[in-house]
Amino acid sequence: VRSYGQYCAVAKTLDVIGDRWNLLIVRELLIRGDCRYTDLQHGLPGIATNLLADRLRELEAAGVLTREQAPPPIATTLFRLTERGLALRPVLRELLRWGAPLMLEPDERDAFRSHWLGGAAELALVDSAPEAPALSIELRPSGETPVTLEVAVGAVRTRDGSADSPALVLEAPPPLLLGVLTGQLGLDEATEHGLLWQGDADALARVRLLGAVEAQVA
Amino acid sequence: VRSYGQYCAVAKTLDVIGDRWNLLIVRELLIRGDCRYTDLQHGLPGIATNLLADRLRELEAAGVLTREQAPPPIATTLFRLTERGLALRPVLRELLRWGAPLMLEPDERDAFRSHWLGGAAELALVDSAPEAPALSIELRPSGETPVTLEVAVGAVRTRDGSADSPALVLEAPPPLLLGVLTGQLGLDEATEHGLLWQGDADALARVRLLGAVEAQVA
DNA sequence: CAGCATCCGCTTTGATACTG
DNA sequence: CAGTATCAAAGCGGATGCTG
Repeated sequence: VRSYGQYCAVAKTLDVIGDRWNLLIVRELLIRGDCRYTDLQHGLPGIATNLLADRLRELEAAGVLTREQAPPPIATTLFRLTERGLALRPVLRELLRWGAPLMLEPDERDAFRSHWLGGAAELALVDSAPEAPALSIELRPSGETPVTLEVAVGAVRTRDGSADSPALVLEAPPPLLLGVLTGQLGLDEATEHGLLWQGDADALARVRLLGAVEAQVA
Repeated sequence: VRSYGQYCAVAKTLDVIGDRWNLLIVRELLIRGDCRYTDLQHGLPGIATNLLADRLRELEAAGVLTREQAPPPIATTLFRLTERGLALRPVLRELLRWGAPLMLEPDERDAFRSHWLGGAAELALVDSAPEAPALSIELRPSGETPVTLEVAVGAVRTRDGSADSPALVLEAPPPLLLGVLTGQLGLDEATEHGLLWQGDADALARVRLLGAVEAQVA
């Protein structure tokens, strides 16, 4: 909450979203859409409940999110990003890109949630063949719930849960799935390390890392 | 220093550069290039000296910056961003873009440094006529040292101090300078609010906000 | 003077327990 | 489900002192 007191746009941004947990709360809402309090708690393992409540108030006051009364029959409050909050997507994308190399040395003690993988795919991958028919890839991180990539019209969207008729199903520990999706690891190589797959291996060619294009602009 | 303990690239990034002051230290080194300890202190008003020392060690350990012994006759240690540290530029740029609207309501008590303005220009402005001859614009934030924008070959670079033969000199309080540079404020309008200028008003047309191009890619 | 280290008071965080 | 209450530990900001 404490301001840096600097007339600089970066410092002003950090005044709002620089506090601990704030950007991860935005991450959750960006990936999952509207969330209940307990959804956020589940997606933010390690946060203290009083901190979550505090941060939600702060972010609401800053105009990053709103608190909505869901209509019956749900009868619960939902937290939703505002337009201003959604505008943080490019920030999250660049943080993700910078942190990608840090994922190569996984720590066994780290928590993991399937939708983090889905969100990363949505932020960092594009459909390399926008004209081709839509297809789904189902990811099964070992010991976690499955998540589905829907590849269509140039983009990659994700959804929790299994796919109806996936072109490809991949099952492996998260780091292995990441390696395959980013193209750093071939399907054969990953299989040797314990990845299980089923379906059309060519479906992987449909996803491509967002990067080369951006580098030109920047 | 405390890790979020989440196997997520965003969280991993914040483990490294999410601590208070860390990104502002990177900002200083990105804008100004290699810095001495005291240069950093000057560019980070409000930081406690022990915190600066701590953060520099952390960032060094994380591979974001290095500590170099400058050759004689300087004989001081310089802090320099590594390749990995320089790769944070897109992160800073997106933080800057998100925070730009927050600059519209300035707080009189905020600290200000001329090079913050220069750095913002370098991150957010481009040369709209790459083929045209190079030119300089000198900015004089009221009560602060001048900073020079060098507009050439498609880009905007900045340098501390006055220009040799500036095409345009602008003198005004920082918010007014920002308004003029971003195009939100016309030169006439800004003049009514107290801006002083001298030289070729058309030079302003050479700088354009980076934004439209990016939006297409994203 | 540049580059810290130490100490101290205050705030923020984290863990747990409890409640409408 | 959606928080509040409590308390110990860690982090932060400010002042000062030390060392080449």
